[in-house]
Amino acid sequence: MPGSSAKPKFERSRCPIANLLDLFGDKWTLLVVRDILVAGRHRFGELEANREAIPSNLLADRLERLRRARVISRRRYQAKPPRYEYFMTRKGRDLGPLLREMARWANRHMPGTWVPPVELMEVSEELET
Amino acid sequence: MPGSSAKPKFERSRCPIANLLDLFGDKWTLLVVRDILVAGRHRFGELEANREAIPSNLLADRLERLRRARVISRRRYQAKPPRYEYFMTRKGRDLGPLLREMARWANRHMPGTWVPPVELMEVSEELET
DNA sequence: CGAGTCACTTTTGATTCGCAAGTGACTGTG
DNA sequence: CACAGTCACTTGCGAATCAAAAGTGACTCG
Repeated sequence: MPGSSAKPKFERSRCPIANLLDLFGDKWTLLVVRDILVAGRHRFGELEANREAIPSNLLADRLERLRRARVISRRRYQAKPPRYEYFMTRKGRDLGPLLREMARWANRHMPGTWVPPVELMEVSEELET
Repeated sequence: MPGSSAKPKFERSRCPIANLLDLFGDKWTLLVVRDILVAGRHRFGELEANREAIPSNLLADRLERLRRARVISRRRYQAKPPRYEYFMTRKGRDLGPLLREMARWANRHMPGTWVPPVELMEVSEELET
C-alpha cells in the first residue's frame, strides 16, 4: 500500500497551528472539505470531477484520513456493491469560518481568484453522525 | 538543485482556496509565518530553533518561496558575510486572522493543543518593504 | 592558530505524488 | 444472456519532495 494514510504519527508539538497542519497541511485535503462543505458534493465520482482534478488514489486516501479524524462521516446509500456518500460532521462543518478566511485572504492578495458568491460560503446543514 | 522552489507553476484553478493552498499547502510554510509574525523570530537561527525542528534546507526553501510571493521581505543587518532578518510585508501580516482562525479550530477540536495567549495572537507592527 | 558561530548548501535515502491502468460488482442494452 | 458501461475504488511505478545529516564559507573570539 502506497500513501495509505496509515500512521497516526506523533504530533510535532502542542501548537494548535502545527496540529492543524498535521491533518490539513497538503494541497488536497482542504479542497475535499471545500467540495463537500460548500460545493455540496457527496459521492466519490462528484468529488473526483472537481476543477483541480484530484487523482483518485489521493481522493480515496484523503476521505479515509478525514473520516478517521472524524471531520467527515459516510452513509451507505446502496448495499449490493457498497456505495457511500460523505458528509461533514459538526467538527467538519466548523471549518467554514476557516475556509472563508482563506478565501478572503486570497481574494485580497492573489489577483485572478474569483470571489465566491455568498451562498456558496454559507455552511450547509446536513445530518449528523 | 533539489527542491529548489524554482517553478512558479501554473495555478490549478481560479478558486481562491486552491490558489492559497498552492502557496501555503504544506506542513511547514505557515509555521514559518507563525514564527515570524506571532513569535517575533526574524533570523535564520531563531527560526530554525522552533519546537517542531524544521530541517534547515526546508527553512531556506520556504523563506525563498515566501519572499518571491512577497509575503515576507528581508533586510541585511550585516554586510561582511551578508546576513538577513526576515519580516512580514503587509500581505504577510494580513495572514493574522487566518492563523487565528486556525488556532481557534484546533483549540476547539484537537484536544491537547495549547491556547495561545492573546498577546501572541496580536499582529506585530514591523516596518514595510 | 584553532575552535566556534551563523546561514545556508549539498548529499543521500525515504516518503509521497501523480498519472495511468486495473478490478469487482453490478446495470442497462441488443 | 453475452457484453459494453458505470461506479468506486486499488495497484504499479517513475518522478518529485522531504528529512536527516554532513559540508561550506566567511567571518569572530580566545
